This record gives sequence, structure tokens and C-alpha cells, in this order.
Amino acid sequence: MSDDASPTESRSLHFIEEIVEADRASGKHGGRVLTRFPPEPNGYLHIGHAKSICLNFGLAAKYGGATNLRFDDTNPVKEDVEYVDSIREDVRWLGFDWKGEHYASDYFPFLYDYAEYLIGQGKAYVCDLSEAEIREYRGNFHVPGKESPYRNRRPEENLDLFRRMRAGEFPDGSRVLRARIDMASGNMNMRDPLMYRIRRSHHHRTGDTWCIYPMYDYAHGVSDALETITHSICTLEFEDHRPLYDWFLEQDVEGRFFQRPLPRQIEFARLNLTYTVMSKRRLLLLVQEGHVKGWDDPRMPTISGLRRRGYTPESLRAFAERVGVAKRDTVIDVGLLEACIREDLEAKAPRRLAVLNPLKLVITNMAEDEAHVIEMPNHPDDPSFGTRPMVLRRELYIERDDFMEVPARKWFRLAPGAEVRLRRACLVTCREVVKDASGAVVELRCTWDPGSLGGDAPDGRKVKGTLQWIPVKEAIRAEVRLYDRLFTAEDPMDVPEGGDWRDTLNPASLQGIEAILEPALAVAEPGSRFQFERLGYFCADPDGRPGAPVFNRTVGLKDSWARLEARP
RNA sequence: UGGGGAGUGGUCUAAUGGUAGGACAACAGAUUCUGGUUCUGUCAGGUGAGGGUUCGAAUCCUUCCUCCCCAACCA
Repeated sequence: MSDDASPTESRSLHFIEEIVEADRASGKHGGRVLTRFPPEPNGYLHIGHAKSICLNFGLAAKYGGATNLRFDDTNPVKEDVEYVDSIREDVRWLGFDWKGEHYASDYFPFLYDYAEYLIGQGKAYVCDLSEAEIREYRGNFHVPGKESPYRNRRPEENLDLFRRMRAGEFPDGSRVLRARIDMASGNMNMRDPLMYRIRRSHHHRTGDTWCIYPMYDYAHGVSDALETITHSICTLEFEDHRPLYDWFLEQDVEGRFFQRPLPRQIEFARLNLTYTVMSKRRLLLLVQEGHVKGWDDPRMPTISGLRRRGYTPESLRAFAERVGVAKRDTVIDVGLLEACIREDLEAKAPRRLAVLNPLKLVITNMAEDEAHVIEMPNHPDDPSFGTRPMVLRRELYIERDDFMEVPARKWFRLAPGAEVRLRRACLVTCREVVKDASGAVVELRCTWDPGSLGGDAPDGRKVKGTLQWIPVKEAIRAEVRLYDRLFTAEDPMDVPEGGDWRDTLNPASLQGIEAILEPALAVAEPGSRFQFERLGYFCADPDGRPGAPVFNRTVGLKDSWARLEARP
């Protein structure tokens, strides 16, 4: 099994890999591995799904198997093709190709036939109790359930009723089909769970063909078995459902319906992130209530949001690898996600210069019409990125934060009398600070050392600070969107009595500014990523137009100055 | 009449009876034309608690504690 692992670092297996290896060793499924990713098309995929996708596809790939994409579309009232399309796009964008594309709704005829079989076996019955009565009869954690008065209907009667349910003879909610298991089970899922409900609702694929729809617990295992899935991986909250999953498949005593060995359900812990909500329901509320601009708002933990923010598929896959696979409830520090994208972009992103908050700098000993063309490397450590020209002129913009009239301790940027380097251009010394009537600094008058053209001191003198700069004449203006965490609380759900998770929404999570960019950024293909030196990684947003780009800050650079400055 | 799971540095994760290791975070230093990157080092857990078995326990047994999930005609 050590095909790609070097002898020095053999990575240990997580518990699901161990199960798979044990199955392969024992010859179960003939060594075959077929997993599936089974989203319900009722919302957009988020980073928690990405973990599941990477697990399912990664596991199968590791063992020479494959993965199916299956839409778990058994509840027509919540589902829509819009979501199907986005899910397909997101899985593909993450870098995965599925073997079969299936829909639980494709199995409706089969599910119906198997249900008739179960009725014939006395394993399922039509129940006329109302929704409230069913709840009441189910009992609770401490008291066993009561058997429905319809539980002992004869199979022929059940069959007749079930066929009439399908034929549309009964109103919505009037009857259900139930599995006949054990009303006294300690596991609530086994107290005669519902298999079918009557629901006159238009289905995104089957239209109005059906007025009865199967429940998840019934449809899911059957779908897995039909596709001959070997390992059915889901999250922890379904642990209680496993006995039911197995029960539905094991009732096929005659072997008419499923091939053995049957698929096995395996549960792992879902992903949680600090400063993030992950449930589809809450993400939907964020969109509906306008706290964000849409499912793909760069502040959202959705795959489409992260993509728009500038995250790469590689970084998300690396993240999924690093968080691991286990069964304990965990909360991953969102900083780990940021570390993954920084690591990826450090190597991949071409460098550019930008100024977020401009301050004019005039080089007084440079002529008005003087222009020095400088070939700027696009990556400091990788010459294959090439270069692009920039023009050094008398009037420039620099970052306002790079000047301090009374320098702090250990400050080695610009200050009165201080000398700094303009990135790859030259050395300048601040000679004069120009202020407006209110006392605000509006311009810095500097002199440059012509011998330093290119950025190196002619006499080898050390200059600690290096600043980015933009020539006023060629500067372009663009909207730049800076993001902060969407929530101010590490756990947005942890609110005091009477509070709401929305109370912890960060009002300053989006800051749109007009920034100054170097001319090479005038046309940026949406989705293209750059490092704006000293500022962070940025990604061109689809809102941008040629000549008027819009950039999202994906993540800032590590900033040890800010850390130093923040210290008491 | 309750059932099902889980506890290892700040956060994750490994160790499958034999030196508690790795990543992220943090801290310190070196290098650096990005206070970035890179490199080096430091930090920190006797593994939820007690008891037991054993030459030896995170690992096996036992009692307890804590946390999570389950009572939709959702998935």
C-alpha cells in the first residue's frame, strides 16, 4: 500500500481507511471501493461539504475505486434545479470527477416496488393516524411507544391502501406507510419509522408523476445498495440511523432486490469552524435577511463564496487533509484555513503593487518629465513568473500607514528625516511634511539618491524599510473589498439567554474602499489572483469591468509589525 | 425505558501493551529589496478522574465525570 508514500514518511491511516483496508484484506466486495457524495439539492455546498467530498473522493481514489454523485431529492418542497447545478459546479471546481450521476428520484419506481414487497412480507403497513397522533404514539426517551391501531392490518389491505395512496385517492397527510419494527425500541428511529408520505408537490425531476414520496431513511440505504456502494460515509448525527439503514436492506430475505455484501454506513465528525455558522438553514437566513449579498458572498463559508473570495481548490483540499477524519466533535480554528490559502498562494500568486490608503510623495530632486522604467519581477523567488515594467516618477503614491510623524519604537518605515527604499526602485529620504489647514498630512517631500536606482544603495548602506509605490501619472483606481470575519464571536451560537446568533454578526465584516493600483492591474480576469505586496492576497471579482476592476482581499499577509504594535 | 457516540498541548491529529510524535497557533533568533517567504530553535499535554491488570498502560479491565446526537409526514 506504499505506492506514493516515501519510506521516511508513511502517513498513518484514519479510522475509515482502516475499515476499507480491512475490507479489502478480507476480500469483502472483492476489494472494490465505491463511495458516494449524496447532497440534498436544497442549498449551496459549504466547506463542511468540501470535507466530505474530499473524504469520499479521496478515499475511493486512494484505493483505486470511484465515487458517485447522488442527489438525495426525496423532498420536493425544498429542492430545486438551481441547487443541482451549483453542486455539480462546486464538486467539479474542487477537482473531482464522479463516476455515476444519480438521483434518489431515479429510484422512485424501485423504492415503490420494494415497499410493496415489504408490505407483502408484513414488514410495512399503512397507518391512518394523524401527524400529531403519530408523535403521541411514538412516546419519548423515557416511555415506550404505543402500537398504532392500524399496525396489524392484513397485507392485502395494506397493499390496496398503499396503491390507492399512490393513485392519489387520499389527501395529503391523511395516511403514511410505516416500517413495522419495534415501538418499544430505545432507538426512536426504530419505532415504526415512516417510509412514505402523501405530498402533492411538483418535483424538480419527476414533475407530478408521484404524489407519495419516500423518506430519507428508507431511500438512502436502498439507493446505496442499488448503486452497489461499498462504504456509505455520513456524519455523526446519523449513528442512530444505522440500525434502520441496515434493517431496510436486510428485509430482502429472498435476495430479489439487492446484491450482497450490502453497503456499510460509517459516520465521521462534521466540520465546525471558529467564527462561522455552517448549517444550511442559517446560511439561508443570512442570505434571505440580507446580512450578506448572496450565497457566493465572499464572507460566506460556501464553496462558491470561498471561490469568489479567492480560495483555490488546492488550498481547500489541503485543508480537508489537515483537519483529519475522526469521530470527536471538534471546532477547527479558521486560522488553519487561512494558513492553507496563504501557503498555496505564496507560491502561485504573481506580485503586484497597490496602495489602499494613498499619501502623495514628491521627489523634489527629480524633474517633472523624468521617467525611469523599472522591470519588476512578478515573483521574488521564481523567475519563470517574468517581469512587468513600472515607471518611477517625481510624483508617487505610498501607503499612508507607512508614514509616522513621530515614529514608534522599532519603526523602520517612513518618518521625517528617515530613509526608506521604494520597492525595486530607489532610496528616498523624507525632507518635509506638508499639512493642510486642519493639520492632516497631505504630502511628503522627499529627495532620492539617483545612485540607488534599481533599489540598491550605492555604498551598501542598510535601509530596513521597503515600501510599495505607484506613480501618480499611471495610477489606476479600483474598488477593493476588505473582509473581516462575519461573526465577532468565536462560537456565534454561544449567546447569552434571550440572545440570538445574529447578535454576533460583525457590522464591519465588509469594507469597500477605492484603492490605487499599478497599471498592470487595469485588466484582471475575474478569478485571477495576486499578491499585493505587503497587503495580502487579492482576487479579481466578477463585478469588475475591463478598466474598472474590483478586487476581494482573500487573506492578509502575516503581519508581525501589527502584532508587535498591538502588544501592551 | 431510554438509546447512540466522544474525551491526547491553545486548536486539530498520531501513537493499535514498549521513548507521547506531527501540523496550525504562539515565542525567540538568522536570512531577506515584502515587518512576507525561508531556515533554526523554544514553548507547552504524563493522555477527563480514580482504582485495577502488567516489568511496562493513552492503549486492556473497572467505577465515575464531562460533552455531543436522537422524540420532522427534514436530510
